Amino acid sequence: MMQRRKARLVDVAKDAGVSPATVSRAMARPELLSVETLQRVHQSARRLGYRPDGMARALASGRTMTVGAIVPTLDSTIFALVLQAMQSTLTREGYQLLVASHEMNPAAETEAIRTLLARGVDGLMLVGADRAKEAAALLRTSGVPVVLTWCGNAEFAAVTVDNERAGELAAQHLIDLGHRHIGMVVGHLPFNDRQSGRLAGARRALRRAGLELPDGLVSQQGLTLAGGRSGCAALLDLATRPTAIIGGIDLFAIGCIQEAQSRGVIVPEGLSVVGVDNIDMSAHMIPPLTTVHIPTSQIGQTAAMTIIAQITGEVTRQHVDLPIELVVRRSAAALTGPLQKHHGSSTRP
Amino acid sequence: MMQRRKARLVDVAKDAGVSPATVSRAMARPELLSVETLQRVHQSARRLGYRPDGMARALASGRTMTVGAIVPTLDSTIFALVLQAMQSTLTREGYQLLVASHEMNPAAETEAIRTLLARGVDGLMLVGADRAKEAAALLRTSGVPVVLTWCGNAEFAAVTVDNERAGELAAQHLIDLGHRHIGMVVGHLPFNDRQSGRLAGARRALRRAGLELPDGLVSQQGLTLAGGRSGCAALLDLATRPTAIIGGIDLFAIGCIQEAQSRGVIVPEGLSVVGVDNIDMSAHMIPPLTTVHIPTSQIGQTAAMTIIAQITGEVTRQHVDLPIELVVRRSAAALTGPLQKHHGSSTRP
DNA sequence: TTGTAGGCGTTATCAA
DNA sequence: TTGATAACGCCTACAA
Repeated sequence: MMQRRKARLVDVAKDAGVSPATVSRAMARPELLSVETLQRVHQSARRLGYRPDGMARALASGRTMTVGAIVPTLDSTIFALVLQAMQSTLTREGYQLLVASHEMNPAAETEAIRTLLARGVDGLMLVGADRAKEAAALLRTSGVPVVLTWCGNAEFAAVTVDNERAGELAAQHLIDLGHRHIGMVVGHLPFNDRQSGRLAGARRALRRAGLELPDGLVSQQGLTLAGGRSGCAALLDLATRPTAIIGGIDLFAIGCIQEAQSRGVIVPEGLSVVGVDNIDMSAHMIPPLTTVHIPTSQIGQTAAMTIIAQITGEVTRQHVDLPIELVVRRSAAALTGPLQKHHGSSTRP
Repeated sequence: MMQRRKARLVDVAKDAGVSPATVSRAMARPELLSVETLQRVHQSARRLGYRPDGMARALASGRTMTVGAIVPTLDSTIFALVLQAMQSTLTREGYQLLVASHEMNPAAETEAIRTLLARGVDGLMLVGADRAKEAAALLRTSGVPVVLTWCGNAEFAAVTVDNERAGELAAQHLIDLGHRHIGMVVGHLPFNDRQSGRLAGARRALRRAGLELPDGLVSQQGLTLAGGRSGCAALLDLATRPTAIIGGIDLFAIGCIQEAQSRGVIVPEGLSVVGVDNIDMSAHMIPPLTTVHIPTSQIGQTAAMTIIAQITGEVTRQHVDLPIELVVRRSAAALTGPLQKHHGSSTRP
């Protein structure tokens, strides 16, 4: 019995003695058919091993049941986690995830947007609000639902987090501990509004306390552990080195702890470190990392739900801002020793 | 100037005064056209803002320029890295990456395969060779190029790594250092041939040395840092605790180091630890982790290239096995102290 | 080198 | 509740 390469809709229709339209309905909206025909169709379908063709379905319906996600890089705990969360939420609703990364290159991101749009994604998730003008134009004219994450703007739906406040919380914590000379390791600022925001927030807190965070105390690094280490190294090699360092991401903060320890500098006694993200590793560091918790999985989950809501027309341009909070652990401590004396430690026994 | 919602092939053809076929060729095989017509077509295309419709193209050509990848989870340095490598290789060749994860659930993997196949992926990357019978049948009959990673079998193309040897290298290193009582933290064994292989390899090395790795010294854990810690905790709480622990993945080994340190056990003096993977974090641990290097990115890159080669019909069922090697750092040391005395330490001054 | 025309497998709009 | 039939937008022999 040499059957046709692949059973099609018409084959099932013929076999079941109904019209193609009926078979189509049987698959998509079974409630419109009589129980009897429905059964007959299902039987034929099963017997012929029928599998609807996604491409044909996409062409005819205009929907691909696919959502695109373009992240800076897949090689990052943060983005991997957000994609994982999106993926599981989307799967539950019958959607698939198409991923692309741009490695911090705006042109590559624009190209990825163009490609995914051409592939007919039903929705698109992007990181941040800072991108090429052309990219924004593409999105606008395409009309596909878009959701921005971490940072947003008025033009699109967004699932955000207050990055400035994150930087502020980290800095304020150190200020409260008596630190007056604080450094920061951040990612490369251009085309990264998340890192820019965190830096701005830290500066705000310092300024409010009458302090400052000069460029000399800010080290821009690639978003890797090695970046964190070399950022820390640069700061510790300064003539008057900071007593505390903020990592723009936890990975930086962890790198700082490691660099300090490998130099024999004890954390937090010799150097306080605070991060932003609260990745899994942070809680397990020795000492455990004090950090600002960013609800990464929730961003992914909410982004997925927001996109689906837009696709199904339930809402448009929804904005949701997720709460963040400082998680105090043991990598930052009150300033002690010589420096502290200038700030009143002598007034306490 | 209210133009049609979306420029189509025929619109460009009309505008350029050529046939649709010519426009199609201009996009896909420009070398077949005269320079003159080619320019005219490109001009019209640009002016109308023409973007080929991926779905229509897929339906007509039978190709989607999309490769699927189904991994256990996205939330893992390892799989994120492999996907990143695949993604960049595929992008370079004009393909996109469709990802899915199954969270260690065979049924979910089967479902993902079914879905991606229905979506018309041109190729499929899978992790390991251990899966539901039904899944294998789906793959076989679908006829789409498949590439297995880490572990392979004779039925499909594969990019592998010798997991048994990895376990063997780790164990042998500890044996060479004088350890006689070795424990291991591994992932849940069912449906995970990578972990099973590493455990089997470790056992092989021990057996060869006249030692053994009883089930009581093997702790199965979820593939997280916390898993590594609790696995280590379980092993350290044993009546006669091991002097060394092998982590089935680096994350476990790192968790072991952290758990040991948090109990005041010095690594490597009080406990030697060896991992398998060589993730980024490992080199930065204090002490840096001795581990077996698995060329993760290369697996991804090679898998992508293997799939493309199969799609373009260059080869079939290619098998490539990537080399691995022990990276000696400082988390494992020669056995000293009381236990060592039974094995001849007293013969040296 | 270019044009003609018949699919590709569904969905969706009307009728019946 | 079901059926006919025209899209959907492009590809690709085959013909010219």
